[in-house]
Amino acid sequence: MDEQPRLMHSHGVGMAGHPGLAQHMQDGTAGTDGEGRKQDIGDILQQIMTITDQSLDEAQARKHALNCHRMKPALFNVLCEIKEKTVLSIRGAQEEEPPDPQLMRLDNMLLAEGVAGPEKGGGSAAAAAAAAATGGIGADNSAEHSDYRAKLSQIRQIYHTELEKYEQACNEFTTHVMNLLREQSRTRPISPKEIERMVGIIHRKFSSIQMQLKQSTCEAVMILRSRFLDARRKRRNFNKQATEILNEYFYSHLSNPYPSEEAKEELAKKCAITVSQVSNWFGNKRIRYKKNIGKFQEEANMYAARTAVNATSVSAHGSQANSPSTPNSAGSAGSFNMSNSGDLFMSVQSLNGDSYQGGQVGANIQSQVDTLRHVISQTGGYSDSLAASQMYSPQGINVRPTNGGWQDAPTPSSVTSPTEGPGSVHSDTSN
DNA sequence: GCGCATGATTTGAA
DNA sequence: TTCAAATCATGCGC
Repeated sequence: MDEQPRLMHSHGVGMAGHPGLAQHMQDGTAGTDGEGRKQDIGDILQQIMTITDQSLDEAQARKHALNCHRMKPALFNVLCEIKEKTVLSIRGAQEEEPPDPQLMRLDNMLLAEGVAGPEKGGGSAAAAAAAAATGGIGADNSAEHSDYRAKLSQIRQIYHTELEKYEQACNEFTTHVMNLLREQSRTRPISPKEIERMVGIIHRKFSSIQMQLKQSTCEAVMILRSRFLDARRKRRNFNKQATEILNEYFYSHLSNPYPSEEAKEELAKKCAITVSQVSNWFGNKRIRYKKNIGKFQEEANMYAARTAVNATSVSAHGSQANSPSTPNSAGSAGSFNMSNSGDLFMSVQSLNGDSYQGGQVGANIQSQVDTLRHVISQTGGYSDSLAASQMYSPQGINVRPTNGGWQDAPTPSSVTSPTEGPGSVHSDTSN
């Protein structure tokens, strides 16, 4: 403690280095010698250094005495200048920190996911992107999209609420610290720049908390997204109507169950599924039918009978076997019913023992044979000999040589290729 | 829980 | 790109 006065000199913090102090001392100590001034400063410093050893009352009294000391303002200014210089030189380099790359990544991701940034359209773009990444977007996916959006919006809301809380807390804390420092700056040397630095430190601390918030938000989005994608991957059975529509098409085009793109689209629309789901369905159906025809025989007969009945009723109304209930097969339904009629008739009789129905179907089918022959001769799609000779053939003809595997399989109900009517959308012959 | 049905995915060929 | 074939994974009835 005895060195304090020497310290001031040795650091060159004398009156010459500090005009304020010099001025003050010149003004306030006119007529006193240098020794007296030194003694004053030494006393003050001594009191400051020992203030922590005193009781509260003593310290308060001492503090008051110090505050009222004639040398106090001068000493205060000197200490402020010293502190400012020291702290600036130490912290100067730290203040020009580059932006945290991790924080930037998090910000970018939150922006891309629609959590941060403008709310308009946020999330739907991400949902669409996620959907696009996994294939087509079907009608049944819209519910999942809205679900995804809802959950994303929830995350967004939580994120913004927490962010606001953090900002509010940060502001409150900053204000509090600033007030405290300003208050304390009356009794100890705290420069405005030091307060600024303190504010910066507080902001950095809160930024790190914000980064944690951003990180957990990102994680939540990633989990949601993975769940969303998993949910899309999840298998869900098609509804009964969709399956019936697909089966109807399949069995009415059994000789060549390869729907064209247009047919797939139409089927997809009718079944409220995606085109790729239609493709999947037909792929699975073909392979499974082929593998186990016996198992599917009954189903095949049922659908063929149904189609035949539909076509019959249509033909009874004077239509040219252009059933609207049969997907994508203007003309093909009628022709296919005809082509399958032999097997169909026998199967229905043998399986159900329903002679009335069977007979009815058989009779109707027979009537269609003539109608169809007429249609065939008019369209010229198939030769008479083909239509006549193979109409009841159990083996049928291979109309899809490029996919020869299909007709090679024992397809008891597939007899012939359906006749393409004008405006037909399926591509049996093109395949 | 088990077995079957079935939609989705992957792989390889054309 | 489309398809067949194999496989995976889930739904569903028992």
